[in-house]
Amino acid sequence: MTQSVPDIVVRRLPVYLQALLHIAETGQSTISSRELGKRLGASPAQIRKDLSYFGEFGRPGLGYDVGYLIRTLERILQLDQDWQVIIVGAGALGHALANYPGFGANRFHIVAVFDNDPARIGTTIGDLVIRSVDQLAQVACESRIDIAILAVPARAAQAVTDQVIACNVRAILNYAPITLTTPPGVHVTYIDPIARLQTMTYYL
Amino acid sequence: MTQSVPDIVVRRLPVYLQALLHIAETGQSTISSRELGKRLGASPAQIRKDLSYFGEFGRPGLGYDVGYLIRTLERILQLDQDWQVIIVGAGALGHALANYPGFGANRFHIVAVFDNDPARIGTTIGDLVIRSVDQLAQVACESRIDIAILAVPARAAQAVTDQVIACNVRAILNYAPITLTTPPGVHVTYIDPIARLQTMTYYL
DNA sequence: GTGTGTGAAACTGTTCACAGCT
DNA sequence: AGCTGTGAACAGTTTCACACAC
Repeated sequence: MTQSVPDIVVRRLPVYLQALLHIAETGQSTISSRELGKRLGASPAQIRKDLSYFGEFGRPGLGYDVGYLIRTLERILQLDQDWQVIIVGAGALGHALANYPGFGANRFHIVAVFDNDPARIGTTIGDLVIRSVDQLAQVACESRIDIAILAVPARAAQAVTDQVIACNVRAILNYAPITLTTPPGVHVTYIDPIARLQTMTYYL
Repeated sequence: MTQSVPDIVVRRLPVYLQALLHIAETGQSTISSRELGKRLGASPAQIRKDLSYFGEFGRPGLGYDVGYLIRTLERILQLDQDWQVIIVGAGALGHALANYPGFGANRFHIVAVFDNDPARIGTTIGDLVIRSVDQLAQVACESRIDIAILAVPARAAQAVTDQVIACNVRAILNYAPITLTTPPGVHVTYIDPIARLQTMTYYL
């Protein structure tokens, strides 16, 4: 049953979940691996195999119950609990992220935003007051922060990383175009549109 | 030599390039696969193998010439030419993208921004006037557009995709949290921070 | 009939280890 | 000595194909 799930499988589960939520909105209550795969551009076998790492959730002859599979995926991914998130960097990207309703809709709560620009410190984004990065250690260490989102320039990213790790943050979503050095046990995910475009140009 | 390069190798090349540009700034003129790998958290063998798909660029006993490798990677990825990019969706994310200097710094030129909100149409972002999506077909089909960046809500993403594909756009960077259906030959890359966070929570 | 779950097979990607070059 | 380039070995991932369940 559950034994060393490949990371690539875990990365696909949120995509399955997203599609299932759309399907649930249409009122469809059951879906086969073939139908879900067609929608996602994946093979039916891959979907069945991926899910089989976690248990048996389907009904032969019928497929998967959409609602049950949604709840199951949410439980597997630990999305049935709240997560505390901070954003470091309140430029255009930091603002867009802080205003993005998708986080709150998925139980990711932005609890603080930091910047080092005196002109921005003290201003607000919605309910949030932008704080000085000098306060990062105090604020973040005192409350349990699960995830840090880095929306700072590349030159500042490693220093911020070291600070949030010192505050026991073990997951970082990094928008700065630089590879971070982190100790084992810290999960870093990179989002870099330039790198993505540079991959696509290879094929054009 | 060059024969069916794995996609995953192509995805790593921009990361190598990014690191090499930082290294070049420090004045270092030569780097070994071991040193580059350490910086990126990759094995030396992987870097040598990846590069070997495209030719022989290193000097045994010395390593790689930083400047030469930069120019080589830029040529491989076709980054030695300009690319025309449009942004569809001028909300907070669309604004942040349109203002991001990283595109222009890498020869990706934002040539038009579209939205369907009358309150936004006609307003400007820097030099760019936000146009109606109704004009997308005219504007985009008349000039050669290489890449479309989608910063629209999920419910609008497929319709926009169909439109830009009709205008011969063959590369799409999609920020909407939905899997797009596209004909063969169209390259779609997804950026979805929620999906990334949902993967990290699995491990926390 | 349809459709899941899964071992086996096929395929893809990574690491090893060493010949050969500087 | 140090380091690349690469076939071979190894590890990981996907697909196949079929027993079994509805």
